[in-house]
Amino acid sequence: VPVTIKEIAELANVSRGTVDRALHGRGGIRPDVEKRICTIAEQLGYRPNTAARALSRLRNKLVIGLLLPSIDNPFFDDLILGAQAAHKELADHGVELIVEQMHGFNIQEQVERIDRLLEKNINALAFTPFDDSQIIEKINSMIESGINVITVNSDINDSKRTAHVGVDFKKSGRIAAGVIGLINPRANVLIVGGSQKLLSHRQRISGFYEVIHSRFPGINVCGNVVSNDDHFLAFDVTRKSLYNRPEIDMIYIVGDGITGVCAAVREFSSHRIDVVCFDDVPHTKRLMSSGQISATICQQPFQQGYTAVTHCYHQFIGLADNESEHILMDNIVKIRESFEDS
Amino acid sequence: VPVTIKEIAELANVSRGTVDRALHGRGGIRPDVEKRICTIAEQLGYRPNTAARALSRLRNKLVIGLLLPSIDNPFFDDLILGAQAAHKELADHGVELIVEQMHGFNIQEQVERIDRLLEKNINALAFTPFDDSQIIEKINSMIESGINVITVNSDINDSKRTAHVGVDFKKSGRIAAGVIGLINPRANVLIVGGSQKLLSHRQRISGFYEVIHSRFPGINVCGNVVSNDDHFLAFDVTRKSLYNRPEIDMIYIVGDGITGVCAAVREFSSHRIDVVCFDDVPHTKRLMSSGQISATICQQPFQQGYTAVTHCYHQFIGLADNESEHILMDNIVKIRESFEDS
DNA sequence: CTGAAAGCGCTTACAG
DNA sequence: CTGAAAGCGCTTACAG
Repeated sequence: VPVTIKEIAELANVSRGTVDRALHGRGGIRPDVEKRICTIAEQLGYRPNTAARALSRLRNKLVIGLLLPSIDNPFFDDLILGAQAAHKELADHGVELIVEQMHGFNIQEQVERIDRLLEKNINALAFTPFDDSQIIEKINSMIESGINVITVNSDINDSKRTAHVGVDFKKSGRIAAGVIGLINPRANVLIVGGSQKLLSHRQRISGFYEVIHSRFPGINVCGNVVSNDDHFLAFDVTRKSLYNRPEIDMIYIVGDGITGVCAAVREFSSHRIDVVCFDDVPHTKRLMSSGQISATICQQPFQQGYTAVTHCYHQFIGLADNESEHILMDNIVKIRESFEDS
Repeated sequence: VPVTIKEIAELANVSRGTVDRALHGRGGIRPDVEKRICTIAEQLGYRPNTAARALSRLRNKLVIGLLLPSIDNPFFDDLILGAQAAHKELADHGVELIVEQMHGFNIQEQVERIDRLLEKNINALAFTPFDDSQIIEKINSMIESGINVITVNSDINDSKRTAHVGVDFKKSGRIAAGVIGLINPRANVLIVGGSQKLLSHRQRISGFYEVIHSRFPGINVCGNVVSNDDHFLAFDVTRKSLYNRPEIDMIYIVGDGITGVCAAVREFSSHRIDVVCFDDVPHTKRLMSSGQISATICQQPFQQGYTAVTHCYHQFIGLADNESEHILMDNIVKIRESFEDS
């Protein structure tokens, strides 16, 4: 039988209000009383009832801000859907969600967007931080003023953000290498990188090399170019590579530019070339179902959005299961048949 | 702003109790009043607050029985863990979970186990039904007496069970074929079937053939044997097949017996043989990390257990999102690197 | 620094 | 057939 605040209050000879104050460190309470109450609660293994708390919290809501560089980036569509799904489930529990979208990577703009969310009185921020000291400072000052901050999809070092929801990008790269090795352990691989500046892209490449070196000595990397996540540039560099190195029979695409790569393969290659890439935005799905992409490694964006919101809520109601601050989704390998109904 | 029972009561000029009775068809209410209330609720888009309902329900619990043929079958371990995780989250909402385990496939025993759960006053049953008319009758009689029944992992036709949580096994087979075709589009495949009696195993094979026929004309099925889900029998039939058909370079394992197949491959084959199978019980994981299995198609048992419990709860509180009665998990392709931390 | 009380929205005996 | 009231467990103004 679960313990309630009422029982603790009786045992400690205080009122329920006082127990609440002690348990949540709301202050304005004699230290010895606080200690006594906490001890009793601990001994009894007190776990606050989430339903009751939610109901009570209906009067002052938890407002979560979600800030994403999602404009013109369909990857985030599913992430937003996931966040909205979580919000829908938690609306009954007094949770509000404000989604703020921006375009691309501009530090100054990101700071401004955060300020805009702060004006709307958010109690928690989930966002995809750009790797810059200004952002770190911003995070820390929010934490100081009692606003919870978690990072989504990308993390940032040395800040006081309380948790990160994302994926292990190095593992993504390792799995990509495993898939490539399975398809052809003697592949001649062209690597089409995205942006050198993105940690996630660098990790996908280092994870790839780890596995290639340790497990697939027959694989030969015969080109390493960069698309800057641009489809036309990707087309161009792929075309040139295919011309210069006709032995290429496998392309590993690390970032965006997938349609460009596939177009170049269609037009300039005479033999079968396997393509392995990341994520499954609509464009990618189409290229999978036409057989132009052999496999894609997905990072469960829907789950990321869903988890970001629910985790903020769990932290808010003090229910975060002491899980590590790194909450990582699995990397999911998908092939053509994964997208087909049977 | 969400509508509450109180507002509906005021608009309908009745008490909150009456609104509750009308909305949940508890009877003992004048039909015209009931209709009036329901109309108002609909117009206002009333959605009951789950937190309040959960809190109130704390006094009379929802007891869910989970019955599985899980003894000596490690596949169900994760499913049970998932169910328990859901139960833990919902304990605060007045949900109780009773797990009843049995060994293998005996219809009479399954009926008895159900009766045992009924004696414990379950309000809902989630179970893996055996395909038999006795079971269908049992299900229907439970539904008649107001006990919700859903099927987990296997479904059963023509019964009144309200939902099925599982996976699309035909799609599993299609994906397996896709993986095999990716590894080697000219493979000489030995199919090691599990049990002919299990619909799931038959579907995995028919899905496989669909894709092989339509997409991989170069693949040659050169053997089709059955393990009866027994490791020793699997060892034996594999050994014989490898002896008779030395060209075999790919094995598709549909059911259990995986360790037997791999042992036979280790001992009796001189060349590389790729193995593709289903699920990731500990034995399978070990064979993956030693490279003896190339890929496995997983059906997310943890999610199945988790979803079974939460779905019973959602149905109980009338929140089941009108989702189809078929709640299917994705088939997840896993390779060696999927199981390694980076 | 602490207590008594109201309130979150829903459900359920208990009267009538 | 219907209403008034108590209760689920937690939080929070309001007094003192």
